Amino acid sequence: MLLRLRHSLYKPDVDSVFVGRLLLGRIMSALLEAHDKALAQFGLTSRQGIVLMNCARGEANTPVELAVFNGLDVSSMSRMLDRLEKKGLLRRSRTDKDRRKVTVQLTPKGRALIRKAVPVAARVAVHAWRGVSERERQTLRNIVHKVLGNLGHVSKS
Amino acid sequence: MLLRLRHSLYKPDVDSVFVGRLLLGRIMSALLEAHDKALAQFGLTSRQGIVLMNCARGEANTPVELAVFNGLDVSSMSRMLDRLEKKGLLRRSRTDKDRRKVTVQLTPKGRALIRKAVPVAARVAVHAWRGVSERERQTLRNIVHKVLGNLGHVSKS
DNA sequence: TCAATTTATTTGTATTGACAACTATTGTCT
DNA sequence: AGACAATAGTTGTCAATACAAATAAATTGA
Repeated sequence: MLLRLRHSLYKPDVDSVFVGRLLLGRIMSALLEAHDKALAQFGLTSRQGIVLMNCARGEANTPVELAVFNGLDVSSMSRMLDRLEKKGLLRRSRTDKDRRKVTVQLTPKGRALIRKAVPVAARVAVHAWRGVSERERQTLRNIVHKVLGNLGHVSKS
Repeated sequence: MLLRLRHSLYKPDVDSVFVGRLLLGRIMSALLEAHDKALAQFGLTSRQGIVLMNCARGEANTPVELAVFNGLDVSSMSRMLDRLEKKGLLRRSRTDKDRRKVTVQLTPKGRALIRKAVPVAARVAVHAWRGVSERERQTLRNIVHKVLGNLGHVSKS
C-alpha cells in the first residue's frame, strides 16, 4: 500500500479507489517528467515529441486524427499545433479535396529533430518500464479496458 | 492491444512502452472527466474535491503537506488554494509557532459542501473500478512501484 | 435546389500544472 | 551574535488541457 490514510471517513474499499487514482497520477507525472527532462536538450516537451512522432510515422495527419489518437480534445490539439508550427517544426495547409480539413506536415527541421529525439525518448521509456513483465503489462491493459468500459468509453479493439 | 501502430519505425518492445503511456493517459483523463461531471453540481472540479477532502480528513493542512500528499508542486497547490479560498470554502492563516507556515482550514461552507460531494465522488470511483479484482489492483500497485523506482522516485513504503 | 445538419477547425475563457525567482522565517554553526 | 543554509510560501511565466461558442465547408433530405 503506497499511501496510508489515517482518519477514514469512508469505507476501506472506497479509499482504495481514491488511492488508485493517486497512484495513476503519480506514475503519469513521473513518466512525463522523465521524458520532459530527456527531451529538453531538443527544446521539446514529451507531449510535443509524441505529436511530432505521430506525424513522422503517418499515424495521423489532421488535427482531429491527432486528437483522437492521443485521446485529447481537438481544441487542445489545435493549440499544440500552434506551438509546434511557431517553432517551425510543422506546417498546416488546407486540403483541396475537402477544404474543411487541415493537413499537418513536418518541415525538414521537424523531421530532423524527431529523428534525433525519438531514440532518446525510447531509451527513457524502456528504462522506466524495466522489470515490468509481459504478464503485468497485460494485466494493466485489462484494467484500463475495464475502467474505460465502466465509464462508457469505447476502446478500439 | 488497445492501439495498433501501423508504420513502426522502431522495435515492437519500444512501441509497447509508448502505448503504455497512452493507456495511462486515457484512463487518467477518463477518471478525471467522470469525477468532474459528477461534482459539477457542487461547483467543484475533481481536483478541488480531493483537496477539500484532504483537509476535511486531516490528511494535510498546510500547502506543502497538501502538495506532497497529492504529488504536486507547492506552487500549483498555492494556486489551487487561491481558487478554493476565493470560493469561500477554506481559510488560510499564518501559524503562531512557526510564522513561515500557513494553516489551511475549511470554512463551515466548505465542510458542508464536501460532506455532500464525497459520497457522490465515491460512487463514481467505485463504479469506475468495478470488475477490477483485488489481484489486478495489487498488480497495478506493483507496476507503479517498479516504474517509480526505475525513475528514481522513492515511494513511501 | 436549398435548408438543415454534420464535420473540421479555431478561438475565448478557465483550470491545472511545472519551474524559476523572490520574500520571509527558522535553524545551524562558528 | 551574526553569517549562512534550510524551510515555507507566493508570484511570474508558460505549457497543456477542457468546454463552449463561432466559422466555414460538405453532406443530406425534402
